[in-house]
Amino acid sequence: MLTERQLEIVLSVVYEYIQTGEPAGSRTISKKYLRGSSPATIRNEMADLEEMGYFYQPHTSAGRLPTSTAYRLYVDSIMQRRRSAPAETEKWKKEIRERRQGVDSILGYVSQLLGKATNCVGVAALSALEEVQIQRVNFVRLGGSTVLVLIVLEGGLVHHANIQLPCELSQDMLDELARKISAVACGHPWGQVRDALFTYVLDGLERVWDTCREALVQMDAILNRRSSRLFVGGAQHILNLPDFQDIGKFQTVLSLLEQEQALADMVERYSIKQGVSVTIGEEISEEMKECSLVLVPASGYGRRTILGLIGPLRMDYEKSISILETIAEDLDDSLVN
Amino acid sequence: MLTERQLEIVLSVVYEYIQTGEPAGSRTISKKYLRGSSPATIRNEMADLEEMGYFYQPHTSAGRLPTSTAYRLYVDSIMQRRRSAPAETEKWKKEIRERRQGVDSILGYVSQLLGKATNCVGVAALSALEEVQIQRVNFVRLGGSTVLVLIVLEGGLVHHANIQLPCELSQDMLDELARKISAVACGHPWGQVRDALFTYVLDGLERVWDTCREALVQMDAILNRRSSRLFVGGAQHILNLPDFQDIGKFQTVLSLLEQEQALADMVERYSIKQGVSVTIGEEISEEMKECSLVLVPASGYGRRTILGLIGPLRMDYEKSISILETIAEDLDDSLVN
DNA sequence: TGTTGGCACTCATATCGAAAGAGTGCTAAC
DNA sequence: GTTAGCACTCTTTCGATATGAGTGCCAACA
Repeated sequence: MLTERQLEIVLSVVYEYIQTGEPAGSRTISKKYLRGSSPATIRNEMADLEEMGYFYQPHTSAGRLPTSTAYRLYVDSIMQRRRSAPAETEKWKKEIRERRQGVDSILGYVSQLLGKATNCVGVAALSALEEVQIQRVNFVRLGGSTVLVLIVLEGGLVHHANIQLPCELSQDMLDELARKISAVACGHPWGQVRDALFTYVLDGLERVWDTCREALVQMDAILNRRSSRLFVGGAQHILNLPDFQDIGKFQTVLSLLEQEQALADMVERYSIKQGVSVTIGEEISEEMKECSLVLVPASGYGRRTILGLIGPLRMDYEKSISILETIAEDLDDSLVN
Repeated sequence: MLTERQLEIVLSVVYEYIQTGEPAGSRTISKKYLRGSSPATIRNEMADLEEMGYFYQPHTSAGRLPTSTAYRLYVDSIMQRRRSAPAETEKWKKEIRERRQGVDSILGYVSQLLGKATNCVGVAALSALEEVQIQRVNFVRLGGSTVLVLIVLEGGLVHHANIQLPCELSQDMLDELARKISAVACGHPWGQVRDALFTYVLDGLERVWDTCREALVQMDAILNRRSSRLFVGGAQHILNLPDFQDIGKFQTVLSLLEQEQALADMVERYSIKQGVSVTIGEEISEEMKECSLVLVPASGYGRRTILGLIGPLRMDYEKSISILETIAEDLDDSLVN
């Protein structure tokens, strides 16, 4: 559909805009990218491409800005290239590996690192936790009928929440219940043993059957509610970018960042099984039309880790992608130990 | 030192500036607050007060702005008044009480609520956790010599972190160790049993003495490192304020918010045993000279909860304080259940 | 002695017009 | 199909000017 030259022009305009932050004019493109064609030729092409939806002009006498269609073309084109990661990645990997305090600590740190390295907002998410094996279940009586449920997933991720039971159980009873549940559940993901638990565990618990059942129901709620866990870091860095000098834009992003569930859903929705996914502007949602989302599944935690960046449309996609890929590949060791 | 009228002028200027965000001129003060004195008189007084360090002028032909000395005077004066809380507090209290998922969830929610209600950044902190009774200790073997330590404090606050032991212990051994530690520690705060643990628990563990000792050392590190826990919420709201339209100022605050430890230290340092404390601008630190910090210890969690607000110098102190006081008083029930 | 009205002065802000500059669209020639 | 040339548009910048808020000070007044 696009001629070779048109394609080149689109890519050049996107590239130029990413580099400079200024609308790209025909003269610049001719001089820096397509030396063979004169500005006038470029102008003609640009007018066509604008009609085709690749560019727009902030005002008549300005250069062209890429639309999300153009970004899409650009991103698709660089996805085919192999990139080399910046030199600092080795240092970062080392720093990550030295974090020994557990999954939360590592992913929190990684999200901050990603943010800092790219001037975007770094995101690290664990998803599909219902597919991760359960390692341990504990109930701790907090007083009255309130019970703290502790669930440790393989790899050391800890879920916990308070639940209310219909009647009080002693700590011994709770331990007994936890033991029964553990016997069935440990070594399996919740998704797999969920139904079995409801059917079998409750044997021999006639007297407190209702209460134990309620405990299971609430456990299920916990594990479904928190079927993902999210870490966000480095939000302050996007303020370094000229794109977010406008307070309004930033506020949109910031309020999204505080809605953990919405963010987790977004990450889950746009990540793909393998490799980097880039979602651009309107492709995400109306509110996020000024932002892009770059996601990559990481090798850590049984491939249920997703790393990502939220940044401006004109983020440096090549750099972002290469950093994400490099860190993502490396995460496994750190998360298992 | 200050005459009655001078005091009135200082308070009026602060009040006027808080309300309008504009420098207050002599004419305005005369008309709105001191009808008995002419602008000229006010001007004379203002010149004196400027010399005394209560005011400054952004430029010669502007009105006066309060210095932090003036804010201090203002805040001290309103601290003596009884305030009535806004009508919405009842609704908020109810919402808080309905949160049943545990301490973390409640405090996270409270911090967001505080932020939203005041257009400041809401903070909720648990401090001095070494003084809270330990309710349960568990070790979970994660593989290799990595062990997950789970510590439940009274009220259901969960601490957890991975530790590395010098040699591998079986899960049974770990359970045994946890039982021994629990026997001594449960029902007491860590600060009290810390030394006893090192001395007595290790009896009969000759063969793995080193390893168990290391476990204790690392537990100690965990409990000291996390002797406070912090929840921050509603950061986006301060962008509604004209004071933070300037990106630079906001970035300072935002980067502080991402440094959990620094923030926790700050909260701990400036809160007082009882009642509201207000720390203003330079009184906090050089970087925070554009902000005020309002803190109040809450009744929840054995008086180890601190609620707070971080906002601009010209925040509505009366409203902030009244909201903080009201919510703080009410927290107990929610945190215990 | 403290208070007040008057007035000159300062300085930020708003407004206007002119000039500069970037970039386009179109046309005519190659 | 490509290019040079040119008129045109629109933003941005700059300086000059006017406006207005607010001060500082002085002289008069109670």
